[in-house]
Amino acid sequence: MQSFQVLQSRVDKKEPDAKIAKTEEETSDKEEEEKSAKPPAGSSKSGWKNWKKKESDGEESKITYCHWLLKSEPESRLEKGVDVKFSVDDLKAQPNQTTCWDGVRNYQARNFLRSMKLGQQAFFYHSNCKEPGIVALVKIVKEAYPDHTQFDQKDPHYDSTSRKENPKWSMVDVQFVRMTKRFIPLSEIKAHHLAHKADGGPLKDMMLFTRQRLSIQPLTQEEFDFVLSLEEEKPH
DNA sequence: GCCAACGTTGGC
DNA sequence: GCCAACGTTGGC
Repeated sequence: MQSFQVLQSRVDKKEPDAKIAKTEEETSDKEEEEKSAKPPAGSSKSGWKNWKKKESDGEESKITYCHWLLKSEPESRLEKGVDVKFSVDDLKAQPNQTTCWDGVRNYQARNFLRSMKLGQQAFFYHSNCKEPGIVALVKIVKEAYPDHTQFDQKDPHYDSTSRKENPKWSMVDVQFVRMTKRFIPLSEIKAHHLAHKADGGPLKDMMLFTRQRLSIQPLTQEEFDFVLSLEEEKPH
């Protein structure tokens, strides 16, 4: 693990989340399950509520997602002196085309990471770059375990408040599956999202737009299928 | 490089 | 617990 470490601190894989974060943090120890399954009662402002709401109304807290979107920055950018670039080509160059998805420092994103199951598929998304969009499919090959970079002082995502006995941050391992048949640009997905907001189509609530800054996002089956179907179409 | 969106922090 | 100031994400 250590070995590909530096290479892979992709930028995107980290972001601290807001309210939720705080609430969860405070809840601290045995909340593991709960965090991923449901928001704490008091977490009013940020994502959880909305997230849950739109998914279903009855048992929203039980929703289980099967597909994901993972953001990664394909262009060089220094963070605390470390280049956080990690493109799909970098992924393909890893041993077994597999990497650990370290550096996530946002509670909501972390909770999604923790709910990922072996074999589930995710879109590999290039963010903060010239052409943002989906470039590949990857799959989860190891479920959540402690992110060692939180204990590494030299890592840009070092967290001095996390203890080894009770690590705050988790990561999963993901493996390259295939490139999408064509690059699916954000602009195109967004155009569908806007159209679907008007006509009730499958992308109307897509988190890429409703939770803009979240680096690890779940997709409903309908969202995943629709986006994947775009690879068969002519680019606009 | 700009800046909108939105998360984080800290004073009170 | 509110909110102003600040920091970060990430599209454009």
